[in-house]
Amino acid sequence: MNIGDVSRLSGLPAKTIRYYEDIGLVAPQRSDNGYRSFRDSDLHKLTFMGRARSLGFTIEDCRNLLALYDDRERASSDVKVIAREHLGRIDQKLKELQEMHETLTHLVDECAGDHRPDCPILAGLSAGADEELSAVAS
Amino acid sequence: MNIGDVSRLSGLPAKTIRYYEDIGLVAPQRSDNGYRSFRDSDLHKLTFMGRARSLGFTIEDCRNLLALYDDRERASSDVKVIAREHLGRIDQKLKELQEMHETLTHLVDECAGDHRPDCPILAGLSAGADEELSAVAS
DNA sequence: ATACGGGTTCCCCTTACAGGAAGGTCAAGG
DNA sequence: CCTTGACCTTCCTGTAAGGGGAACCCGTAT
Repeated sequence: MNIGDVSRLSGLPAKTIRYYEDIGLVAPQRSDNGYRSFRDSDLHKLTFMGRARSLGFTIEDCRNLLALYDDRERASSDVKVIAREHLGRIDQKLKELQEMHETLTHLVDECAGDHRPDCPILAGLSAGADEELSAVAS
Repeated sequence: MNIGDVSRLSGLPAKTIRYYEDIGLVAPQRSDNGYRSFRDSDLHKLTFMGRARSLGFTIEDCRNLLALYDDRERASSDVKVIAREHLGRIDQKLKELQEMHETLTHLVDECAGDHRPDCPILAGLSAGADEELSAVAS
């Protein structure tokens, strides 16, 4: 298979696939004309990468997962550790986003959004600066 | 105020403040010794930046918000538009993260996490590759 | 002969800073 | 007077994960 084929089958852009070769995640053969020649196992890895990346695993996570994937002797607990760590990061990010969402929703709801210049959003964003200054001055 | 003072008061690292000057978000004076000399209005802007960034606004969003902040004539609707666009992006990101969370939770729950090599997580991540290959072959 | 649809390498661009080197400044202490 | 240490300065490099595009081969169909 040429890069276009694996690109279509894996759903990854060709650029991404070349990049993954660059950083040593896949090592396709080369044809006589210099084209990359991918085997089924390469396609497997790339598809795996696509899924793991879409779940938000970093490249380094993926590298570790791929190594475990290749290792028929590894314990499933090794994989579970990586996955749970990642789940923890997702939880954290979710919490942050939910807070942002809440705060911003409040601000937006309070803003009239008309032609007048009064805007609780800007007021909310700038709140605190004066207090901090006077606290230092006192 | 020197950079260390505004850093402490705004909560932003000095590096970040210098960066914000680089890209034209603040324009502090200079003392005779070459040190940056910040006025209260600079501190206000930087504090504003800190809050807006912590809510996930991009630098470009912040640049626009700062311009609106400085413009006593702007309509609050201008601000509301930016905020609502950002809220939409947050919603989107939340949805994605929740999906990731769900999928990964399923996979982790199904994994025994013991010494045996069978791992539903890896199986789940690699699912699909074979089907796609055979679909092409047929 | 040429057009076109692959493929290749190479280099710069992105976001929003962080880290660190090399060196100037300022106030306090010996 | 010298040093020490905390600040400050600029400049350069690096990050994650590729994207965009130039300049150039390859193979086939017209």
